[in-house]
Amino acid sequence: MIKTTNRHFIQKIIDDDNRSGKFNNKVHTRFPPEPNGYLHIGHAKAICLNFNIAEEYGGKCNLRFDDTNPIAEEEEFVRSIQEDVKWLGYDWKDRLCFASDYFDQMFSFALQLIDSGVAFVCDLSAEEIKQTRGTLNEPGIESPFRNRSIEENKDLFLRMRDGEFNNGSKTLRAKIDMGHPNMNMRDPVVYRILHAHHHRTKDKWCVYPMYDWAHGLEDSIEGITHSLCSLEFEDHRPLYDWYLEQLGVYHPQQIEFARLNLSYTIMSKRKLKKLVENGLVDGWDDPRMPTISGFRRRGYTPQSIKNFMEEVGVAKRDNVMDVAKLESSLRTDLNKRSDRRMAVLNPLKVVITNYPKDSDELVRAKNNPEDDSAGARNIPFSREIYIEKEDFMENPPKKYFRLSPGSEVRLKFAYFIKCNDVIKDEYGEVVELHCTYDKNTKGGKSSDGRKVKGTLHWVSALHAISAEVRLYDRLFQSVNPDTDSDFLESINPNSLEALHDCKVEPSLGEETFDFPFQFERLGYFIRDSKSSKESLVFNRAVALRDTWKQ
RNA sequence: UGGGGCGUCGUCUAAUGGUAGGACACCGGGUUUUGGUCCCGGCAGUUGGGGUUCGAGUCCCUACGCCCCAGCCA
Repeated sequence: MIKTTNRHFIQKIIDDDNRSGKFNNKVHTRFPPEPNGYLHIGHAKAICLNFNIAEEYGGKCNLRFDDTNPIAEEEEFVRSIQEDVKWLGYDWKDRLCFASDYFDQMFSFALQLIDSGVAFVCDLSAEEIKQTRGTLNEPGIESPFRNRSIEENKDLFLRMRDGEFNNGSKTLRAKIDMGHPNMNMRDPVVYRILHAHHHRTKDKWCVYPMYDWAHGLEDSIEGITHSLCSLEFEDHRPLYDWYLEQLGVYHPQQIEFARLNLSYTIMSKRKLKKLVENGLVDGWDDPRMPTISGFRRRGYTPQSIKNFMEEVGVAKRDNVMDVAKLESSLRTDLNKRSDRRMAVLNPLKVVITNYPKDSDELVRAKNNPEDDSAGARNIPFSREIYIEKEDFMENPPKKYFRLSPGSEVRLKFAYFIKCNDVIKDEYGEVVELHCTYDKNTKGGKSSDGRKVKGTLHWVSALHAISAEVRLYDRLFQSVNPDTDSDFLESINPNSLEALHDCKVEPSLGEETFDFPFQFERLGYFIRDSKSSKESLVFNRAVALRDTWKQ
C-alpha cells in the first residue's frame, strides 16, 4: 500500500519516525476545524492529507472540532462540516471529538502550570498587554502582576472560573520570556474570560482556553502522533512544545505544510462569510463558492477533488494552484463516468419539411462512449426539433463545420439534414430553419459512404422538456483576489448566466438523480439541489474543453 | 533592520551528489457520430554570484526575492 517513490516531505518524516520507532510505529492524525464557517476547498486538502495518511499507514484520523471560542462558533457549522467530510468519503468512525470535551482537563493542566510557577493571573487590559508586548525589534515589558504568589494565582484563577470577574479584566498568562524574539513566547495568554454561551458546554464556563494552549493538549489527549497544520503556525510550534514539556505529558509532533490557494478564488473564511452575508451569492453552497458544499452543488464529484489533491502535492512553499487544473480533474472523472444527454441551451427551431407530419420515432443513443456498460437509451425524434442557435450561421466562416444554407450535418444518433430555407423575423433575426432529412441515414450513418464534418446535438420539439440552465464563470476577475486591497472590487458581474428557455430531452425530467450528466457538446451538468419537478434547474459544473477557435 | 519559513518550466510538483522528470496550461498533427475523449509530437525551469567536487537543483559561503509573526482569533 505504501508507495516508495515520490513521497512528500510529511510521508518522509513519518517513514523516518517509523524506522526509529518514535511513536511505536503508530500514525494517528486529526482534522481539527473550528466550527465558525463552512469548509472550503483549502480545508479539503487538509482533510485528504490527514485521512489519507492515516489510511496509508494503517492508522486513524479523528474529526475534531476546535471549539474554544464560543463567540464565533455555531451548531450549524458543526453539522455542515460533518456532512462535507462525509461527502468527501472519509469516515472518522467513533472518533468525533470536541475540544470542549477537554475543558475540565485543560483547566486542571492550567492549575498545574500555576503550581509549577510558570503561569500567572494578569490584570492588564487587552490594550495594556498590547502596549507591553514590545515590537518585532524591541523586547516587551514584564507585567507588574508577573510575580504574584502561586497561592494568589491559584485563588484568582479559580475565581476567574467562578465568574467573579468581567470579560477582559484578567487573563491567565504563561511566564516565559518578554524578550523572546518569537512574539508567541512573550508571556502568551492561556485563558481569557468570556461570559458567553457555548454551543456545547452551554453556560458551564466563563473562561476559555486560547488556541496555543488548547491545541497541543487536544492532540496530546487524543494520542495524535503527527499534528499537521499550515505554515503560519510554524512559529507557534515552540509554544506548542513548551506547554507540553512543562506539563510532562505525551508530546505529538507538529508539522507544517503549505495550504492550498486557487487562482481567481478567495479562501478566507471571513471573506466568504461576507459574500454570503451581503447576499452577493446564494448562500454558502452557491455553486460559485469555493466551499465544499458549493462544489457539491455545482456538480463536482468527491473523486475529482481527491484526485486533484493527490496531484497538487504537499510541500512547504506558498502556492497558487491554477483553477484550470481542478476543472481538468473534474472533466477527467466525469468523462469516464457520466452518462450523456441531449440539451439545447439556446433553441432554434428546425422544421424537417420532408418528414411525415404527426409522426415520431425513437432513435438509439449510447449513454457513454467511454463505457459500454452504461448502455443505451431511446430518444424521440420528430418533424420539429431544436438545435443550438450557434450551430447555424447564414454566412459561415471558412472552417465552420455546423449548419448553414446548403450544408449537410449529422443530428447525433438521428439523421443527416440539409438546410434549405432560413426564416427571419421583422428584425432580420433567424427564427426558424427549414431543412430536409435523408431517411437513409438513420442512426447517423449514411448508406452511400458520404461523410459530414459536423455533428449537432438536438431535441425533439414535441417531446422536449423546458428547463433553466445556469452557466457559471469565475466569481473573481483577479488571479489572486485574496491579496487584493479590496477583494470585492474584482467580483465578476457575469459570474452567473441563467438561461430560462432551454430544452432538454425527456429522460432528464423523469428521475431524481444527484450525479452529473454530460450534455453532449456542452459540458457537465447536475440538477440543482433546489430544482423541482415544476421548475427544472441545471447547473453547469464545467464546460467541455473547446479548442475550436472562431 | 528581531524571529520563523520558502525560492525548480506560465502554474503546481519530482529528482541516494550522477541524463532536470510528470501533471495542468499552451502550440502542432492523427483518430473520432461530441470542434469532447484518445493517440503522437512540441514549447518551456533549477533566483544571482562565488566555492567544494571528476560531477551540484542537491553540500558550503554570499547576495537577492517572496511569505508568516506585535488577537484576550484559530
